[in-house]
Amino acid sequence: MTTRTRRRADAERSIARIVSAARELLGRDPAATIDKIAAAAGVGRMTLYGHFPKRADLVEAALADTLADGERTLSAVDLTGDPRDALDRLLASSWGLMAESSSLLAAAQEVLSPGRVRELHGAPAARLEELIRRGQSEGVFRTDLPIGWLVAAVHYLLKGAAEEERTGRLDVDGLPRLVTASVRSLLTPPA
Amino acid sequence: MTTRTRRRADAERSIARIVSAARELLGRDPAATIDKIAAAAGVGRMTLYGHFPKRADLVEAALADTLADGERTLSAVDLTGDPRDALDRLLASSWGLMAESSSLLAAAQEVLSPGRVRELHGAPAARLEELIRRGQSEGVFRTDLPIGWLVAAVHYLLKGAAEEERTGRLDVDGLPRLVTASVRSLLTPPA
DNA sequence: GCTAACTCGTATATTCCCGTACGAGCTAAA
DNA sequence: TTTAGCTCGTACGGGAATATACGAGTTAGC
Repeated sequence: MTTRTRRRADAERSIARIVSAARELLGRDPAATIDKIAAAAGVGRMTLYGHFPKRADLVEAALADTLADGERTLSAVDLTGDPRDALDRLLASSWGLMAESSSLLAAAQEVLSPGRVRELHGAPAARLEELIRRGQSEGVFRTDLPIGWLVAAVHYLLKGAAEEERTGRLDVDGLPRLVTASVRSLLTPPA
Repeated sequence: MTTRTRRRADAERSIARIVSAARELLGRDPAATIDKIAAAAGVGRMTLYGHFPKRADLVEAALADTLADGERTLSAVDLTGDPRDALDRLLASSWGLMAESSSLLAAAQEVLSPGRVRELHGAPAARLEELIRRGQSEGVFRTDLPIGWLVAAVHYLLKGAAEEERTGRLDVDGLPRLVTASVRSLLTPPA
């Protein structure tokens, strides 16, 4: 029941290219126009409208596609063993995703209902929170700050680093290393 | 030579009210319209255009005014003594400013040249960097990460916390305390 | 009280974008 | 080869926002 009426192969290809272009452009500029996205996808504007009647439909599709990719990537990360090492691995894998999804998320928040965004975006945060919880119970992560704040703080550090890279403000070689080192400090119990 | 032709008192008052309203609205929504700003300031739209011909002029004036206020506040902070305590004081004072300027900064970045934004925004970052440097030389702050990254990381943590408060996502009592604790961890030399 | 400065409404031009309508031409799939 | 699905151009309408033009009324400051 996935396709009501069967879809032709060329339509599938068009949709894939449109979504890909939308991810790319919306990832850089939340206000990217339908025009530009269609042009970047190499299809006419009307073709795009044929598949995504409203702008919100396209934004949602792009976000869902990105997050599905993210889920696939993150679910492959080995979260067993020392929570600190597991966190490093998780952050390393999150790195590439964050660079794209931060701006895309902003686009989504302008167009989609808050509930819908939360629903789509909840999984990654939950995974991180779960890991932090385990680290806390094993005594290697701090417990003196609320878990919600810790998750948010990690998120903002990651997002900030992604922004630094995107704008090229920081001429730094190993930005991922800085993030992992910083997050580790952030989560380590204070002396 | 500040005023080419002398300005009347009522004009000064109008300008002050407009800038104040612009700071308020742009601080909440980077896309606030001229209309709404004029309405919030209690002046006609045409009066506003009389003083700020282009939208960019108004945004720049609002940003400059906010940062001037910030400079005044931050320059009053006692940065002597233990760098860690000085940092706490600096963050506490930065807290209120950041909540406003984060969204306003976003508005500015859409309208003003990157160089202009940087120029207006450089002072607070420099003050923080100076303090971190002193802490490093006294051995209480870490030196294993580049100073530029540390400054940026503090900035993003602060900004993130401000955003959490604005959206009310985190039902947390003492957000400032969380920020200072987190930043302290971030800057403490790792064991 | 005179004058320049200021306020501010209405109207209008412009620009940009979304979304719809119509229709001609192409192509995959049976 | 037929046909349903797909592509895509052009054109149009609507909305929102910026910015300009004109002009009448009001007020501060000398």
